[in-house]
Amino acid sequence: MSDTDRSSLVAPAPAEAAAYVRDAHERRAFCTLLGRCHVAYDGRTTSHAGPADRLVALKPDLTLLVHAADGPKPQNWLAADALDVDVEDGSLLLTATRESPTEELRVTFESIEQAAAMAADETDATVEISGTEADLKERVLADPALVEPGFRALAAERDTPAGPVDVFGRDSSGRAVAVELKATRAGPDAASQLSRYVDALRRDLHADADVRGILVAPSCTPRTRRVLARDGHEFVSLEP
Amino acid sequence: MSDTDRSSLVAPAPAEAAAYVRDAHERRAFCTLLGRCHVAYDGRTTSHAGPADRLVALKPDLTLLVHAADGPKPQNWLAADALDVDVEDGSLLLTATRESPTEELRVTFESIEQAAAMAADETDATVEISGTEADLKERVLADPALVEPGFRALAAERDTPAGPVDVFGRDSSGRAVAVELKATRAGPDAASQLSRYVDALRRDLHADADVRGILVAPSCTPRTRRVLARDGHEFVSLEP
DNA sequence: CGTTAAATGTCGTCC
DNA sequence: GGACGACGTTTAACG
Repeated sequence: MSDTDRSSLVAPAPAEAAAYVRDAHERRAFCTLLGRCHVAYDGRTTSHAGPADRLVALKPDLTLLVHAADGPKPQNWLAADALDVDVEDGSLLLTATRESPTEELRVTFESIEQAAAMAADETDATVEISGTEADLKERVLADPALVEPGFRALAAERDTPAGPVDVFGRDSSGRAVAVELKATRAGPDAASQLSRYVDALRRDLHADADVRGILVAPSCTPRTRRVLARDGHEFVSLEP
Repeated sequence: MSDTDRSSLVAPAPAEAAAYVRDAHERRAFCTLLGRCHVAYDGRTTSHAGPADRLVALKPDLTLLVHAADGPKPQNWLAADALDVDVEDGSLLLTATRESPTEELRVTFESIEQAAAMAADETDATVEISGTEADLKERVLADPALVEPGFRALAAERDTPAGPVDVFGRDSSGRAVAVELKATRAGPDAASQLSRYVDALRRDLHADADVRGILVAPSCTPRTRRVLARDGHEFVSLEP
């Protein structure tokens, strides 16, 4: 890596910044720009944001992110498959594009305070996560009595015409049970999902088969309770 | 702003970087760090990611973002309400914390290639977006015949015990109609939502009132079609 | 502060 | 490549 590569730029001229970003792009490096810019997006929706100080980040995979001062979400972003770096009317202009869906993100800088870049290594640093719905499923399969005494888990991801049921089993009296799992507080969608699965199982297992539905989650909202009650299903509180 | 404030750092020592980040934090500036680090999160779940080259960004509102080389989403993030900047065992350590919910994000740098910062102005640069569900609603209210000839829109966001119906109206023969809008391709949840509203309206308007349900979206998935058919509802294709 | 529904959601997985 | 459901979803609107 040359000395130039290792340097960042302070208050660069647009042409200098353009060369820097192009170089970063070619090296598949991270690149950050801090400065005043305005932003236009056109694709799934259309948006425009006026001039303000922002953080613009270009990632090795051509993801372009535009962050304003507030909030964890970027104001605009694009997982692009092409990037143009130009100087227009004396301003640095980044144009990121993507096909399928057709999208375009344009960032125009009025001024640039800082530019930095770093070539990324090839290390695959996957994130290990625990405490998810998959963990809750493992818990239930390992100890089905957590759902209710006498419950036997017979299958995970059991297929139905309405989609896979998280856990399928039978209660102590032999009745079929569909279990829908949520790792976080459950909303009405979870209850609707459970109803679809139970209906499908009733048809699948044979006419008027007796199928119970149980929603398992740390908690659920009141409206979810009402949907469950309306459809004759139950709720069991369980942490992942 | 002093000369030091305007400078970025190239390959700084941990203590130097720590002072730089603390200063940025105090000035409520954007700050970016490019370097090799590992990351640990504990809160809603627990996660850990081993050493790799990453982009770490600190925003004026104390949002901490950790980006790996791929993908538009940060690998880890935290909308923090406190940040500690320390040097431990010769490494820069950022510890962002939040209460309610209790969360912690720790970033430990093995090496730092670049650090940059920029104080943010106070400009409130809101993003103007069009092509959303709100736009689709305006379209339907302005020209209800887009839903079907003779349709009259009587209310937007009409309240029901199951929540507000996007558009409520009557068809050419006077039958009540609930319209559920989606700006993008609709999935099964949209059909379930519609069913809940129609059921609530039937009870609300009087026993066995005749209420039609129409899902309006650019398109919908096959399973969504089946849910609509099962519940006797309809689909109308319309762009926002 | 809790609940609810939208989102340029994004991401993995399976077909 | 589409469909489907999870996600540390985040965010805005409303009571």
